[in-house]
Amino acid sequence: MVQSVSMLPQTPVDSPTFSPLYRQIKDLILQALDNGEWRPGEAIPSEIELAARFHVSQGTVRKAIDEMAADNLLVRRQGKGTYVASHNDPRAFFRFLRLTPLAGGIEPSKSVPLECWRAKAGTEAVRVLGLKMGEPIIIVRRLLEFAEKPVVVDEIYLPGDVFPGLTLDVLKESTGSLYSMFETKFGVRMIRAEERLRAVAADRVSAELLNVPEGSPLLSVERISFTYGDRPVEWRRGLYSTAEHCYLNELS
Amino acid sequence: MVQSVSMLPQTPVDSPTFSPLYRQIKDLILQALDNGEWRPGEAIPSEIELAARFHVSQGTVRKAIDEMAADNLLVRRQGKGTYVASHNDPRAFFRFLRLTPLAGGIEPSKSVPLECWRAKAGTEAVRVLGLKMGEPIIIVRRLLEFAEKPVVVDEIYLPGDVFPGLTLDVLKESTGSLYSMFETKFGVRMIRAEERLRAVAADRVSAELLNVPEGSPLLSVERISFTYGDRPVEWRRGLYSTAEHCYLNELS
DNA sequence: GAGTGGTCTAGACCACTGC
DNA sequence: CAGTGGTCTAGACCACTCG
Repeated sequence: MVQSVSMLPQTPVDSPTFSPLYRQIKDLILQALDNGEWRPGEAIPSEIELAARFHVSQGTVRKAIDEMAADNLLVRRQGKGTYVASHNDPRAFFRFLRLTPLAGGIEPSKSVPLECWRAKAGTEAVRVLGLKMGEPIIIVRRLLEFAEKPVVVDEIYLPGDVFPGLTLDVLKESTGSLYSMFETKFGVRMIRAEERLRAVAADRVSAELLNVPEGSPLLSVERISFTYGDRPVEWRRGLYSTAEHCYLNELS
Repeated sequence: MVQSVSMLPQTPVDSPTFSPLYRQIKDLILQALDNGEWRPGEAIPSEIELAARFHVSQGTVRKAIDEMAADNLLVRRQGKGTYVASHNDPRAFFRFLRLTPLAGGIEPSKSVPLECWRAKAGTEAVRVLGLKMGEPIIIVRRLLEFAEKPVVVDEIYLPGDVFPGLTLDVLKESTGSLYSMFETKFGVRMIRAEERLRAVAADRVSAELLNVPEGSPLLSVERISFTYGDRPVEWRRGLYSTAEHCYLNELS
């Protein structure tokens, strides 16, 4: 078998950069995902079908899918098929939220939208979200409650073009996680994020919302989230009250 | 080929819990690593040799090694061999230290040991390090500097039995990372850690050491580190000054 | 050139799911 | 039962490293 799939209709390119076949297959599947060929939660074709489609062996497709499953892009289910990972999946709810009660256990959480307005991208949004100056952005402020108590205040910046029709009402109506809603209502799937953590003193407004004294230490979490193709589509800054919760991180 | 390697000298057990062959091989290799059959930085036998040793195909050994490489336990080097991962490897230096300058770039860092004394395990050490009440522990206090400026104060708790002969002098003499030294001098390799982050107010002592006002917000990072077999061998609490640095985390 | 890991294939069989 | 992913094997060839 040739070291290139350039003869396939999907990639008529004769790339000068060589990569193993399974990686080319991975890119093709990735592209199909990006194009929305299969929606989150749906099954993708079986390994045998994909092998036929791309004219490679099942083993090669398998290796491509293995990597994508490791990247949390796909989910394998033995005996059933391979599915597009979704934030609607209960197991993915806390994938991006590392907050956990100090006293162990699991607490019911709730997102409380406070405000939602539109603005024009300033230098910050331009830099982080890769927009052009003055492009429309949406700003959301919301509270995250654990066990009925406020623990996080978030300020979320979104590219307006990507989330048309997002309003406070839409936010209030939606249940489940924000990313789950983004996926269902706007077809935007977050697959990766970078977080920058610092300790800061609570300003007056945040202190009131979180029910802590002004000036008390809060965990500041800035997050940039990316969709397919490493395109940034969300910037958010959260202030976490770590009186009764902590940010849990696994290093390996 | 049979679904069990129970006939091998290494595992004369006829376990009732079934696991795929490659996972049994993985466990055997893990066990060999734990036993110190190959030291960090050394090459392990080639895939073909291991296949012969365990009476399985090269592909099965490959899959076991693949997983261990993904776990950062082994490092593959094409054309050379597979090596036991080591904290002496420059690429691993910052594996457990997520601190990075706000202004980007890389700064030279230095560990400054302050104190080192012995004590008996209290309830905390017993719980976290799995010791028995009163067993010897070692406590280290040290400062971490970036670009000649203090950024982190650490208090580190170690099981005394595991680090015999660890003194302030030993700490002062050693260059490189602490984990690198643990590996070289005590044969203890950290392979995984859990961190719990919170925001706290600077106490007087820490504030002085970090050169910040008392009461200013600091990032508190509690870490439990594990060696082979998920045995906890270090508990540390660090206070990070996040005035000019932040804790960077990748979510995926 | 010999030895290593890396890729790709083809085929057999197992384990799980759901009709 | 058919169809899916999961495991294991054997063999061919490639890419890289080093003497």
